[in-house]
Amino acid sequence: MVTLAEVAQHAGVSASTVSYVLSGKRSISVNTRQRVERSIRELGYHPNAGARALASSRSNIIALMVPLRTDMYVPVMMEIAIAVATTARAHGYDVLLLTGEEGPDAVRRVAGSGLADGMILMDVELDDERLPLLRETDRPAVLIGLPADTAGLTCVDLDFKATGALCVEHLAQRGHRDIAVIGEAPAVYERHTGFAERTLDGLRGRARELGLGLLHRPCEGGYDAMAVTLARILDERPGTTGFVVQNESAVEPLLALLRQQGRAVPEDVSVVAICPEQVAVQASVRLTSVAIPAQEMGRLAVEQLVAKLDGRGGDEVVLIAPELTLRASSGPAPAR
Amino acid sequence: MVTLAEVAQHAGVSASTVSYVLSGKRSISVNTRQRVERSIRELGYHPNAGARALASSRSNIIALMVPLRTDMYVPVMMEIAIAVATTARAHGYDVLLLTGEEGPDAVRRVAGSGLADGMILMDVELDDERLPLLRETDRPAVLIGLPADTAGLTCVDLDFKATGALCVEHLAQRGHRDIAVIGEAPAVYERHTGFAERTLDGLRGRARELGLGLLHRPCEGGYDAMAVTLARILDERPGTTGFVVQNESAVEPLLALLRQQGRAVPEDVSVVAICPEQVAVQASVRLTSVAIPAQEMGRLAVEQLVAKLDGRGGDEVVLIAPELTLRASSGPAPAR
DNA sequence: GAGGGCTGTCGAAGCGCTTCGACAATCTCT
DNA sequence: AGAGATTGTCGAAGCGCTTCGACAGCCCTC
Repeated sequence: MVTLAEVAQHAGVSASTVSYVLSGKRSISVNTRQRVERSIRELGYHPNAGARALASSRSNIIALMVPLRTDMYVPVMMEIAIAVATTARAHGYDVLLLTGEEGPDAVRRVAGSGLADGMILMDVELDDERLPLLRETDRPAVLIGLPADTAGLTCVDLDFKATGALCVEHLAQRGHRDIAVIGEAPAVYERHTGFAERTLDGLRGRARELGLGLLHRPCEGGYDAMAVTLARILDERPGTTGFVVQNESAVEPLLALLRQQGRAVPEDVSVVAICPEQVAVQASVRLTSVAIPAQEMGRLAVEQLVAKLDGRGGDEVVLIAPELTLRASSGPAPAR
Repeated sequence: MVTLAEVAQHAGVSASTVSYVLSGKRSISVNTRQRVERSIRELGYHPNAGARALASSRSNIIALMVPLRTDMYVPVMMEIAIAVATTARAHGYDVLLLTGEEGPDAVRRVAGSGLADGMILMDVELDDERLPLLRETDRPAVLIGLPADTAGLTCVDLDFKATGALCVEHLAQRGHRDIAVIGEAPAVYERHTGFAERTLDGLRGRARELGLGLLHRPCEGGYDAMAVTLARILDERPGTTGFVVQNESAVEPLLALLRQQGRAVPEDVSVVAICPEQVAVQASVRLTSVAIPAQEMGRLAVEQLVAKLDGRGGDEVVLIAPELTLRASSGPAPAR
């Protein structure tokens, strides 16, 4: 392993000079800089991460805590994770992947050991048990998702409340009066995942304001579950003509079942999805949808975190405005 | 931040003793051990990762390189990544998430800086450009996937060749004579991803042995692409009664299209999928399938790597035997 | 009961880097 | 021309840990 000292010797300067060339924290003559850079290249030098972390108490690593469960939105999670990793690299950081398995202890361990300089938490619950730990730690953190109490925290998320409202408005404008919401799996609501509840808030609030009927039903993914859920909905509210779906794995089953029952989309019923772009365009009917901007969420989270690590910027809640894209699955409500 | 020295003082022993309590590398009297452990707990001590890495030249981190692209098998990737992370933690390692973005340089950087003790590479191509670097590095590595030349490498993968053979056999046994293979996106073959080609090998080899017709067509996911592909296949080989699908995002479109054309599954045509269990059971027809054992692959990869890090075990190719699960999508070929 | 082997503990060296203060050399004013 | 500021470089200290050799005390054994 090549060390700083060897580079220094090779370039005929002192170790500290090499260090300053690397960090740019003191000015170095062009001549010296070039000599050093040349030595670095020729020797194939890579600074030792451990030594660097020890001396500077900065690891240049950020921890990303992903949920262990895979009961929802896996592609979204993956996309976020990848966006986090690439953005982090662009800022000179590496990413440590933590699963929820360890639970809150992971926060303690990572903060305590100086393994990471900061962390990004995904899949935040309204009253997340990791938050107290996060608050008492001095390590900066950014949440992807919104807990109930955001005091002292930096959060990044799609504005799910506005998303809900937007979906309702879209259907209302087209004359739909009875709307059904196919939600996430019941478990998602039971653990009070912020985004699901906030979407519901937005949906309900807007529906009330506009005087629409709104029926919300959680739904596991898959055909069987969707069949049961749909039957119940149509039984309870036969006049339903608008659907809002917030569950990737219910989208296709819903479309298939509607087709099977002879309900044409969008002639008889309209469907609006809250899902990644890709799902919307690959579905059997191209879906009018509000996209979940996974990449942007990941990127923003890292940028917020890096800002905090650099001592810039404080606690902030960054909500991304939803955008509804009109596709083939929604249209005017049928005449009654 | 609490340090080793503070723990030592609190417990009334020397720093080295605390270190030995932690590592277990020398025997310590029960009495002393307990005092030290108590101090550690009371002070909330966490060893500093950087210092540890520097002194021991072991970071207790393994790097996981995931592909940047998301043109295939995202849920599988995610599942593997999570399995890697959890298994690694069980062995005392953390996981560093690298994307393919950096390319081969990432290997150099991680190995050179001592950031990670070893690495796991996913999405291996037959002639992967990271392999030469890997071979010249002294850091142990494990591949998930199989390159063309496995000399000096440890690899873990599903036996895709056997998987292909198994699918053909299954259909042959049920009397199907003409089989079509819906493959991954063309790009996957273009970059010579090992698993796709090996599956094809297995399919073709077995089909030849059994005297069956086999038509392979790469296919982008989604309805439109699938529609085009299917039309071409049926045009070229109208007698096709068996389908093998190796592309998650083509599964549902295929089923929908067949239904739409009045071809019943499994009465008129049989479908066998190579996909994660979840996709197979959630599809609109429960699919006879060979599961991709993502969790096991992740777990095995970590275990192989840890073994190498411990100086146990050498280079090995671990192939997981495929298992075909019979579900509702395959049956006897219709009488001609 | 002297010699040899264990056990349990300690002190010190050092891992490879960052960073602070010092200082010589050079430049910029009046 | 001399004081003062600026620039570029160096040496040394120290980050918190692991690990090696040393050694005191103990238990056996012949």
